[in-house]
Amino acid sequence: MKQRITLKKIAKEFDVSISTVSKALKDSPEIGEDLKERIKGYAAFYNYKPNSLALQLRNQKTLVIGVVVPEIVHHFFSTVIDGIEDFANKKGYNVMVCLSNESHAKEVQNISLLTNGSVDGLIVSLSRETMEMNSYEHFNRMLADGYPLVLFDRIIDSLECDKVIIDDVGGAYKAVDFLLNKGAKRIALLTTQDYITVGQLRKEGYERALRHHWVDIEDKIIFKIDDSKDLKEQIAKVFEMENRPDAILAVNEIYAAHALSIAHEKGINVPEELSIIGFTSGLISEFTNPPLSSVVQHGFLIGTQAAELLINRIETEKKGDFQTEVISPDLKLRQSTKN
Amino acid sequence: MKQRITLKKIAKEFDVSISTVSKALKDSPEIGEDLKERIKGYAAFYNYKPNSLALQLRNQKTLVIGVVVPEIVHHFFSTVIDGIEDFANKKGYNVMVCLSNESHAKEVQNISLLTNGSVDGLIVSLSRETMEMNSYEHFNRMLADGYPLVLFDRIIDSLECDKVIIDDVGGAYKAVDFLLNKGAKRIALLTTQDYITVGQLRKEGYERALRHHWVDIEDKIIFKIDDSKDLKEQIAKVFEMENRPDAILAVNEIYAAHALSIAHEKGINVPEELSIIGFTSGLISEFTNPPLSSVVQHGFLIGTQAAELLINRIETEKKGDFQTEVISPDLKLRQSTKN
DNA sequence: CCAGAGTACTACAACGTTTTCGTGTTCATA
DNA sequence: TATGAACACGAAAACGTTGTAGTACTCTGG
Repeated sequence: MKQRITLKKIAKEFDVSISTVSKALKDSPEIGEDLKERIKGYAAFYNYKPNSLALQLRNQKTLVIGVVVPEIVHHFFSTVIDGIEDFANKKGYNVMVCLSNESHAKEVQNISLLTNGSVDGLIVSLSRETMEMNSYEHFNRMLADGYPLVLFDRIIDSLECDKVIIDDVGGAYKAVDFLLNKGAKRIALLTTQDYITVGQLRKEGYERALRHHWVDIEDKIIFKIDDSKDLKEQIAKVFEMENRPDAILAVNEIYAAHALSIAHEKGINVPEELSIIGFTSGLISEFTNPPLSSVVQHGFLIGTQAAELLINRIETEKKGDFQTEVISPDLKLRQSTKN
Repeated sequence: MKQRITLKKIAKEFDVSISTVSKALKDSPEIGEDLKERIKGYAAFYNYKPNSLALQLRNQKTLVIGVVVPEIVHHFFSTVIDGIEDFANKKGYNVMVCLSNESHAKEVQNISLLTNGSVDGLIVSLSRETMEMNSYEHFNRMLADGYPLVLFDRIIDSLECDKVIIDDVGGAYKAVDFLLNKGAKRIALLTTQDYITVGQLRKEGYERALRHHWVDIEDKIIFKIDDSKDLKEQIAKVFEMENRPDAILAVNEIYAAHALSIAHEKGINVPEELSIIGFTSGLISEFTNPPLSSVVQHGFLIGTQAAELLINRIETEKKGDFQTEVISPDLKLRQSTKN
């Protein structure tokens, strides 16, 4: 790296002190008009910019917020990041993105790295492994260090920090309620393994809606998909049972799309013989045939809310009195349901 | 922010000098064994971590690489970022992501912000507006400042820096060549406006393949889609012409998916009556019905290559002799073509 | 003619770290 | 009893910036 121009160099050039240059560039009245103009001209010519690191060190703030997410090649997470970036930028902050790749070790490392002074606060969605292991020491450490933290989507209740979550229970409830109202009798649920909270919550909403309609909850039509195994094979089981369900709620878009594609292969008509609703996180639902009705999650909003909560904490330095923002998902009806 | 623990505070605690503490923590032989142990214990207890900013300032390097992309909610770009992050992390670097949102002003601002000392180098894909305006002063400035730059995908040839591009010409050629070999007679092209280089290059490959097969190039079946207007309406024109094309090459997944969905609405059989190939950037192609054959772009690889080129520049401080890595896309055959 | 006020600048500390170059002991050796 | 290692630690500069607290001047008014 070619040495960038600094106050010191400008000072030497004009044979004045560093403070003089600093003040001249800030248009301080303490400095003579002509000297000021000459210094400014010189600085502009050499494209002088105050070194950000020096400022960060001096001001004890970086105007950077760290984001740690399980993955980025994922419509939901990238949408959230988009929202974070948008709000942060408007407030003069930059965003540093780190990926845990669903690994606990990587998450710990990322958080440790970011809380070494390079960010003012963190926005995190937990990795799968972390939730599986139930191991949150790294968060306690950063909180003890005084770093503000905002958790979103995949959160852990016991942590004392602001949170932004989707009303997953409500979203699933809405979907199931809708299906039942449209005449569905037997609704299968494609959900995740137990340790994924969002899966649990959506299951909760599913069950709540069933109870509300006095429909029995049947464990055998609740499928807990294991993401590490073959998805299609597991989902196909829904279609192989006697007394096949007439509707499916899938806790994500991929499961829903697979279900749709299997239905298609088996010549089952959607939505006439089978209704499908997924939780949307991407573009897939729009382009399947028929397009999938789904519960939309407002990722961008989640991002802006998380950023707002974090930046508030950073700027007010307020401790305690933590909030949990709940974003309500909406039902987007397309053609995989009888509307 | 609660004041974090620093060398100075530890020094005061043990009534020794700052240097002593620093050396003790680095296990220097200069320091007595027992003092070393006591200092280390104290530091560990208080979760001491060297302040990154101070180190960055002292060492004149940040171990951060800046990434500026037009958008992040986009499978291709997020995949590239994933690749960048992966490689960078292995080399001990962190990644700062900024979005231009296709705006020239935002791109200029981002680059100016990042080149104030907070990163060691930049990886950029140009915003649409920048390409439209042909305005690259901001890059000249950062290059003059000595910042290494790697451009990917949406590049500009005249800039003196490393580049990573997809062989778009080759990809389009492969696709068209394949279609022609499978018996297609009249292949429409759904491409972008002229100022998008990738659109131009893919068109070039399209035309080259046609010429190679002695097929006439017809301007009226080359559709330059305007992303700011209604896509479906524009794409529907392909189906409204007399002597409808029997194959379509779309320069991205969305155009292809729209074409497929319109074909479906019109009762046109894919692939029997119409073959479609898109350039893939996402998951859509997998879940359409039928799944779309497409030219896959290896975004992850592009990311790792870009990161590798950049980190090499950073660490060797070599100027000049710039490389352009060309990544060859592959044809992924699914069911929208006669295979 | 001198106090006081302005003018135009400089010195220095501070942010947190590393590293080079001391410096003052102690201890063994000639 | 000097000499000089060996040991254990400290002082200070450097990275680049800002802001406070000076410090020389000059000018003005009584």
